[in-house]
Amino acid sequence: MSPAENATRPGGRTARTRAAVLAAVGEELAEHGYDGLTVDGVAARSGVHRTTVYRRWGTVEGLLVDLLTTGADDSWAPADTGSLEGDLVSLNREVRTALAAAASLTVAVIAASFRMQGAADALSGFWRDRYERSAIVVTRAIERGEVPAGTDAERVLMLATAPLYHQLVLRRQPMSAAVAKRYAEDAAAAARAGIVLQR
Amino acid sequence: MSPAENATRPGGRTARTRAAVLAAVGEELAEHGYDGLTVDGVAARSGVHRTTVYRRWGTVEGLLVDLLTTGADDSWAPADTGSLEGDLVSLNREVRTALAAAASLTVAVIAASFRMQGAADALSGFWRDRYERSAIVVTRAIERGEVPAGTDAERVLMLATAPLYHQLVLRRQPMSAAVAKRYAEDAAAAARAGIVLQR
DNA sequence: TTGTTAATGCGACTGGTGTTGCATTAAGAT
DNA sequence: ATCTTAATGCAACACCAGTCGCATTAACAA
Repeated sequence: MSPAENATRPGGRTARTRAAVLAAVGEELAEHGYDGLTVDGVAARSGVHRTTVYRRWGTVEGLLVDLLTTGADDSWAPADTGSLEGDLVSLNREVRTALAAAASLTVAVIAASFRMQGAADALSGFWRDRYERSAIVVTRAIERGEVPAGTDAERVLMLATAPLYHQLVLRRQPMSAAVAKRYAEDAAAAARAGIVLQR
Repeated sequence: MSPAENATRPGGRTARTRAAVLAAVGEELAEHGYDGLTVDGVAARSGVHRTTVYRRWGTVEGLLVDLLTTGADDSWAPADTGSLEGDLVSLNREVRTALAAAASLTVAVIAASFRMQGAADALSGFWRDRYERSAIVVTRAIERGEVPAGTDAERVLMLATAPLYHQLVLRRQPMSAAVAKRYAEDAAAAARAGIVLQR
């Protein structure tokens, strides 16, 4: 980022309060979970005044959105293991780790997205970016001749990852790493069998 | 149900109140969506006093849970079309219809489940029941020799339906009936190819 | 019909979230 | 060093959601 950013006065104090507040959000989230996350709690822990938090972030959801966009890793890319199956297994391992954590930031933002449009948009953008970047694992598999040309990347990724979201986030049931891996293997096998073709 | 139910005094007034309130919930939900659903709004529309609603249902989530469990169809069973693919396509059509509706009760309960344990439990139970009943479509396919013995019913159902939940509920992106159908076809094809075996 | 009491109606109250006007502090320019 | 003003601190306030005690209504039993 450029040192000027785009804020009107991004100097030391503003940056400090912002850092203190966002850090407090992470700590409160880990300690009390999403349900126990309140603006007052964050303000008290950060040492910043209630009013300041309300003025700059508005709501709990605003805090989460800021944390999500700030924490987004611009350099993220799916692992390149040399095979589609390996890549998908690696991807599912990452997704499972993010979702199965006791106080998952991802799950917290998902919960927030049902209440606040801003959180929904941030999450939607996050996923769009991730799935676009992930499409390369299918492209590489096509180039290697591992799967047929015309294999639908989006559908392959969906078959691999969607069960994790459904079971861990919506159904709230545990899923072992082995089962998560198996969904990745299923998606890879289906792609290799020429089942997941575009039309 | 037996006429006695299990309430202490289930007579005319109680039943009327309950019916009026639950009807109001449905109407408010259709009119204002989940975000605009408030206890006061429901009470005003139903003509029942605020306090009564609070006493009997506690919160908005309690109202939704009651509506969900009341509306649950005990006789539900997956369609028997004669083929695994047909059965899964039919299933996905049902799921998509339930999720894509403008003011979907299912989506409302999902949203509520992130706030209230009772809603989460009700939803969890609802899904467990549905997936257990749905497993028969794989059993039938095995009996017909359409798919190998040892095909994992749960995984087949997950591959077919999870993408719908992920895209429609979490990513909040539209999904055409054609795409929903394709995921059902993918799952059926993968099962036929012997990819989705238990281990 | 009469009596009992669960269920409901009613109003006042509490607690917590979010807002507003003004004073104070400190970042950045000169 | 001094000035300007954005950012923050502070206290008082408004506003809902949710609760509580008590009065009233009506379901069920006798």
